[in-house]
This record gives sequence, structure tokens and C-alpha cells, in this order.
Amino acid sequence: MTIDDIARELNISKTTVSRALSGKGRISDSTRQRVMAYANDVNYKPSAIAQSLATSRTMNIGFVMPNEADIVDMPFFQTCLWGVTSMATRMDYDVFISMVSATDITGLKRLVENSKVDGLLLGRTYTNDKAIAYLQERKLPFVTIGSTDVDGVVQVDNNDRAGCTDLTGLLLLKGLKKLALVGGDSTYVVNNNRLNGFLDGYARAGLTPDESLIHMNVNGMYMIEKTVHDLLEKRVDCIIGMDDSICNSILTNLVKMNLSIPEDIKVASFFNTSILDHNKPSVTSLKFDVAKLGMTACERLFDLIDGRPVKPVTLMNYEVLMKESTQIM
Amino acid sequence: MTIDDIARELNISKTTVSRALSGKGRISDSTRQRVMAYANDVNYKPSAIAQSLATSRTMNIGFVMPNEADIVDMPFFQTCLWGVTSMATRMDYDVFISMVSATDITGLKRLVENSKVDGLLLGRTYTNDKAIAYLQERKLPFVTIGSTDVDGVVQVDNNDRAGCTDLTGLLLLKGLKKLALVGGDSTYVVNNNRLNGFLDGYARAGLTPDESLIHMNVNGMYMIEKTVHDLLEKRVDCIIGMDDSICNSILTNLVKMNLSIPEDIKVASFFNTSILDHNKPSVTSLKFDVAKLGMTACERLFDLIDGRPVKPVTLMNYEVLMKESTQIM
DNA sequence: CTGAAAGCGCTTACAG
DNA sequence: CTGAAAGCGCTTACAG
Repeated sequence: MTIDDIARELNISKTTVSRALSGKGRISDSTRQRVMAYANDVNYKPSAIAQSLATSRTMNIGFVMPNEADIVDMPFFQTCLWGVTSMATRMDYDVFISMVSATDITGLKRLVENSKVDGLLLGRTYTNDKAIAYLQERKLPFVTIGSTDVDGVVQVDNNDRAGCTDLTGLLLLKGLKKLALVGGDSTYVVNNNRLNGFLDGYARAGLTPDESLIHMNVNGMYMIEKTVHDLLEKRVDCIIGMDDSICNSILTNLVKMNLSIPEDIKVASFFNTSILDHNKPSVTSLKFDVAKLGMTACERLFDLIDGRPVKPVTLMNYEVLMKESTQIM
Repeated sequence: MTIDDIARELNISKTTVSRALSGKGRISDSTRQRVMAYANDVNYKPSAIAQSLATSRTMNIGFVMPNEADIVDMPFFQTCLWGVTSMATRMDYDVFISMVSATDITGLKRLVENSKVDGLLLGRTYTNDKAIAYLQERKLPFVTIGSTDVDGVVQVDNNDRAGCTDLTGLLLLKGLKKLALVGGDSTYVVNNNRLNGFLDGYARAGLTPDESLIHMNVNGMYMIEKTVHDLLEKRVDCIIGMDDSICNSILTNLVKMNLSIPEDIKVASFFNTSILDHNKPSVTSLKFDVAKLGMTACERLFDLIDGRPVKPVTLMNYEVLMKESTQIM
């Protein structure tokens, strides 16, 4: 069933059919009604391919996902992707998925070189980001989910830094002075932001953090275990996990050592997912709306694609959830 | 840069250019070389859209992912998707993502009605699967990842049943007679297969399982905790978690109760991911190659799309990993 | 071995 | 308000 078939059946030109369906150009109300009704009757769906060729718009976007994402990030990407697809659907777009790593962006290149997308969403940013460099050179619209220093990049991110500043400040205010921070890979922009937020929190309180209590690049069970032991020896008041996975490992280790939270030691997290939500005791953390993050990034991308003015940097709000794990007894 | 530009530049017809590039139809070696060289020089990439319109093949497939997937399934889908995209890329296909739920398949319908894909991969099967029904009616090629009873559906799945039979058999052989099974949602085909494998294991050993030790539809921390308590009162020898997440929760509960594994009680899992790999003690489990599962499903789909004969049911192999958690002391 | 021409299913100036 | 025609960038019988 094509536009030609409809035109023939209704004894009008396909130009008219096209106009009736698209709503562009002058057309009498009566013919439009006729066309719409008939199209609806026969359940006509225009060929997206033919439309693409004629208009050079694909109505597709690509979501670029890091291949090396471990289990930590999965809830994030899954939820984010959900936000993206639901917004895309609303705008009549479909979404391609492309998996890349920090070093290998061939998957992304395929999508671009085959001209299958009108724009891209980068799910993670790297320091020295190859995907960003490539897309800037190709002049294809794209939005990053996550921050970057690169000039002229439209970016949407959780306001990690401000959130971490606030949470750190609140903990200090409670009288917890010896705060320890355990973080992952410091080449991720997000981890740096969180670290800076932590430092800002101290600065704002007029205090100086003990550098020896800040552990970055802590990966894997064994390293976390060792770090936790170190910190306990130093008699810290509270251990902050930079993300929910690290925090979860910290909790596991403390439980194994028969320590009670918050009686023996306090725990908090700079990121929150369902892992932590169901913990006993409940864990103090920062909470972000990741689905909304995805939707917002998607909106920015459509602004870019359609040539509307677009806000270069968007930082998403957060909630500070003060829970049992940091309660002063 | 189009095929016309090349034709003009080289003083040949675009028919010839097309033939040289595609490798179809007779063409002299010399002209082919010339065309190839020039195309390479100017970094010519054919328009995928134009090709689609001319051949009515999109070179796209869709990966349909359940929206309601919780954190349990994420490593599975992520890894599976990786397998799919890498195989798809190898065959020059790109992959759309579509999120559906058991009750809402509008995302899938969009993709199909816009004719944006040559075929679909269903990431999960349901009893009474709406997506399967829809795709069968539309006569679009598709392959399910996961089993289904529906006639004529090409499916690829882990051989959960055989694996569970083997693992159950091995545990019984070790003299662990009172095996408890804790499983999730029994409307998922996969969970039924695992349950049946468990029953088969007993049958093959000439034994009868104690039905009161089989708990299905156990969801959430609280329910698992309660179930574990019940089972301990019944003095079971070993608790089997039907998947890695349930098993992980079981472990957490046992640790909280100060029980030692395997001294006080044995634990095993019918599915394995990195969560369990890093556990101490190491956990006896079934191990599947999920990336390969995705790749295989993708291959079947291409067979279907290209009209090659295709094996209707493929069951993927597994390994039984006997680890510390079931060691007889 | 090569080319002219029609066709894939739309959109959109241009003319009326 | 409506239509004839050209065009988007390819592929593929058909003819030579």
C-alpha cells in the first residue's frame, strides 16, 4: 500500500495525498478528510525509508553505550536508555544502539558512515574522548550524557559535584569530621566531579580533608576489602562510597567483620540505585532521576537536530537522602 | 559524493559503478579496479537509505528488551546485546533497540510498522507472548532468545533444563539429599525450565524431591529472608538459588546469621554471573556463555532473513562449576 | 562487458 | 486549492 495506491483510489494526485497526510501546504479540508479517512481505513503507513531518501532525515538517533560497562553501571544505562527510548518514541524517532569502548569506536563510525542516524547520544564521556572528536569532525549533532571540557559540546549531566558538596557538608555538620572517600576509576569524568564535590564540601565548611583518607582507583573486591581495613585502622567516622556498587562492597565487608552500622561506623554513598534502597540499615545517599536524565538529553538532541537554540550545559537536580546509616546514636 | 559523481568522474555509467562496488553482475577486472580505487580515494560510502529503497532491505535488525528487567537480568541483557551487536556488525547490520513489557509492545510495533528492520530478536519470552503473536501475524522474521511453546518459532536458549538436571544430580551424588530450591517468577519460561531440570535430576537419581523445599515466586529481600529461615528450620543440606541474584541474597542472609558455608550449609546457583564469581567462598553454579547466545540468535535470524534453512531450536551448552560452597567437609 | 532506463515510495518547488 | 514533474541515491532487468 503506497501513496500511489491511495491517489489512484481517490482519483487525486499523489502530491495531494502527500500533503493531506503530512499537513504541509494548502489543502481543502474536505479532501484532507477523505484522504485521512481512507488511509486510516486501509491502515496505510508511509515508508520511512522513502521519506528518509526524500527528506534526508532518518528519524533515527543512536545511543552509544560503553562496552566495558560493568555491573555497576548497568542499572544506570538501562534506566537512561529507557528514558531515551520513551522520549524518542514520543517524537517519532527510533533508536539505534552502538557499543563502543574508550579506544574502539568503530561501532559508532558504522552508524554515522551509513548515514543511518540524524544525531547521537553519548552515554558516557571520557577524558580525551574519541567519540566526541570524531563527531565534531563529522559535524553530526550529538549530546553527551556526562560532562566534558571539550568546547561547544552540548551536555547533560547529573549535578554530581553540587550533590557531593551538599552531602559532604551535611555529614560534617553532623560532627562526622573524619570522612573517608572510596572511589573508582579516576579517568571517568564523573568520578572526578564527585571527588571535587567532596573537596568543596570541606572547603565550604572551612575544614581541610585528610588526603590519606581519599582512595581513588579502587577496583575489585580485594582492593576494596584492603581499603576498608586501612580506613578502619585509621578510625574514620564515616566511609563514603563514590557509587552504589562500591558502597555495596563496603557494606558487605563491614558486615563480614561483624561491625554494626551506624553504631560502629557510618556509611554513605554518592550515588543511589535499587541495590542500596533495599539495604538494612537504609543508606544515606544522593539520588538522581536517571530516566529523566535520558529524556532531557534526548530533548536537547532534538533541539540540535531541528536547529533550535539549545542550552549547552544542563545539570540535573538531585535529592539528598539522609538515612539510618549515618545516624548519630 | 554519490554513485553519479563517481560515474561522471570516471566516464562510465552508474550501472557499472554500482556493479563494481557491489560485486554483482559481469564486469571487467580493470574497470572494477579503477572504480574501487577511486571510491576508496574519495572515501565513498553508499547511502544505506537509497540502497534500502532500491532493494527493500534495511540492513537493520531490532533487539527487543524487556522494560521491566530488574537488576538481576541486566548483566544478561547487556552481555547478550554485546553478542548481538558484534555479530550484526560482522554481517553489516545495525541494531535498533526497542523496549517492551509483557503487556505493552507499542515500541516493537513502531519499528515494524515503520519498516525499519528486516527482522527482530526477542530478548525474553513470556508465557502467552504478545510480541510473538504480533510478529507471526505480520510474517516478519524473528528469533527468540529464550524458549517458547508456540509453533514454528525459531528459538535459541541456554539449555537450562539439562544443566539443572546435571547439577542437581551431582549434588545428590555427593550425598546432599535434602536440596532446597528458591526461585523467582514462575511465569517466566526460563524459571519453569530450571524447575523441571531440578525435578529431572531427582528422577534420574531415582529419588523423590520434598515438595515443601521448593519455593517459587520468591521476590524481594524480605521474602527471601523468610524463605531462608524456613528452610534452615527444616534442616536442608543445600539451598539452590534459581539465579545469581537470588543466590546472592541467600548468601547475604546466611552470612548475617553467622552461618559458615559450606560447613553449616551448602549453597549453589542455577545461573552464574560476575556477582557470584567473586564471592568467598566460591559458589557452585551453572555457567552459560551469554555473549555466544546472543551471537547465535543473531546468526539464526540472518538465516531466516536470507531464506536459508534454519534450525528451529538451538540449545546452548553449559559448564557445571563445582566450587567451595558445596564442598563436603 | 557496458549502458539507458525504469523503478523503489516518498517530497517539494513550480506552475496553474 | 491541486497536479505534473523532478529529484532523493541507489539497483536491476533488458538490450546490445
